[in-house]
Amino acid sequence: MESCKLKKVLMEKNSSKKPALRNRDGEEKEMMKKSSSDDGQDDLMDIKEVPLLTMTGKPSAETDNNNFDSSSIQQNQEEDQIESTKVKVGEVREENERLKQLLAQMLKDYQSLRGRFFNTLQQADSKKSSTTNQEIEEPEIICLSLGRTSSTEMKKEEKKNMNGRKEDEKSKNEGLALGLECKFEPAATKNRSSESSFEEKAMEMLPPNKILKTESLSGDEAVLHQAQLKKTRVSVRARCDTPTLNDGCQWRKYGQKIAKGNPCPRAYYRCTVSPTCPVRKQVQRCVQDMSILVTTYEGTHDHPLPLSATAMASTTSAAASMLQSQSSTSQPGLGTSFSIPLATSSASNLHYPALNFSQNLRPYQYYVTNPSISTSNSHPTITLDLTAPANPSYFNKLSTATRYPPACLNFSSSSSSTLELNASQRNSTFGLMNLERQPTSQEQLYRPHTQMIINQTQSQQPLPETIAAATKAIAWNPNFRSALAAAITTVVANGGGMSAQGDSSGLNKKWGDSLPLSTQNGVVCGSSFLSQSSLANSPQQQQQERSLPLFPINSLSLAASKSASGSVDNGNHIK
DNA sequence: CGGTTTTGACCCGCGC
DNA sequence: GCGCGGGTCAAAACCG
Repeated sequence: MESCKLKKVLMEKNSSKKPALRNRDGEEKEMMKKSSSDDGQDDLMDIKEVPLLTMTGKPSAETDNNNFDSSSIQQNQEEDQIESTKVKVGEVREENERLKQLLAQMLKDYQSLRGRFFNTLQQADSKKSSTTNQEIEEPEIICLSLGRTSSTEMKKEEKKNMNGRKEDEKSKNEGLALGLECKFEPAATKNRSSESSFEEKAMEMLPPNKILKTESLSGDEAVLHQAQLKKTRVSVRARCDTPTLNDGCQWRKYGQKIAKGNPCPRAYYRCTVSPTCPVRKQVQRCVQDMSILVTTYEGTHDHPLPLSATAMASTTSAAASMLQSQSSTSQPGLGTSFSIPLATSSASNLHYPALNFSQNLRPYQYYVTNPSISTSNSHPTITLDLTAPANPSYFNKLSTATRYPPACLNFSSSSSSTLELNASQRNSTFGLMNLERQPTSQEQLYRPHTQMIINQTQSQQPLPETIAAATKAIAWNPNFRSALAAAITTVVANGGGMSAQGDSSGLNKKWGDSLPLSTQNGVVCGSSFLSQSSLANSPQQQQQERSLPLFPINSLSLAASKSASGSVDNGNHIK
């Protein structure tokens, strides 16, 4: 904080000029340590004491030992210092006011977005309750839901099932009482693994009391839902030189396999933020282009996500929600697929820009390019492609790369119904989720907390036509809009959450300990608002990126080092 | 020494 | 029933 710096300057002045005040300076430093994690207001309060000390703490002995002239000169100098200090304090005060205004604006925006989102949920709820048909065909309904009945219930389930991880995960599956309103296919009734849908993430971070409850579902329905949810996957294609994408989460590799049709090994990771987290991810190089890394997420985190991880979570959540909503309109048993070109990206050599929080705080953009969705197999998968611009030539490439026919935008079952976008929509940027607005200088400083932080390119600016096209496209697809609202809500909650916990030490706690997240009104918030404190304490954690950054300015650039956040094989297998 | 990675073995679903 | 392939397990190796 700037105020902290100012405080240091003031204290240095005091300590050098007035030895008698050193003890008090020590107290001030202690106070500064304590308040380092507090918000700027507290800092400002501390600063207010500084000039008082300067004025009142002047030792009289100094003037007694000097003649009148030197004493008056020194007095003038000190008065000048006092004046300058007052000016600085005034500036800090003004800055504080600006921050307060910014805070208020962010709160207002957050409340507004949250209100909209919950209205959407309530509408979905009312529509669902108004129909006894299990197959909800209303595409407006975005059925985001929790994967657990509650955290306490989950813990009870876990306690009841301590006989190994399998048992544990099974119990959690059984605890799934909330599901997405979609029916993928009859095969979904299989009681298989424990993964639930990734699109539940958005709801994870919502206030529990606001969560749309689906208790009306019968037990069979719940089982059916969870069986469906666990199969939903979100695949992210991005050019990445590093073994894995740094998505802000902690992953542990548990397996590697050579998949058929791809000489590159597929690495299997599981989330280690929480020991019981069922989330898996698969990482594999694209066979056509080794520079492209395909990361597939599956499951729902059963723990609060660090701010840095919510970006990816929100991205995949929104995308998966779109998949879910589209799947809900399709007939069970019929494979569905559609592909949507999203934001135009000129990125040529991305290093997973989606999570590259640039240090210079450029406008953060949320680009999701060229997603394709396929539910033709047992794992409904949406692919978010961050590797190429949404142009016709790209579609040809994607078509061969994904084996899904993305060349036409259709929400089609494999047998019949087809809904296509027109050419202009197809070639336009569809899902640009650009939360950018022209920032003030202060907003630039704190933008990571206020905006979705997916940056496609380091310097890319959204084209006006891109924004317009995205707006049109979002308007066209209310499902995606709703899903996006969830993502935005999440991000705003994270960024706008007024929690000033700022306990960076929590970052370094092992999983199972409390994460550096705070909850306010049930909303999981990224803590340390306005905090830029360093994050990792131990060198090992720094090196392995175990610390989950509260404030991702210096923490989310892609690490080329072998890290717990995901190294595949360091080139031994990945060429 | 504790946590992570590696890697062969194993399990399970699916198609034939 | 059998084989294939995807996914997971778990012991050993590795690393800080």
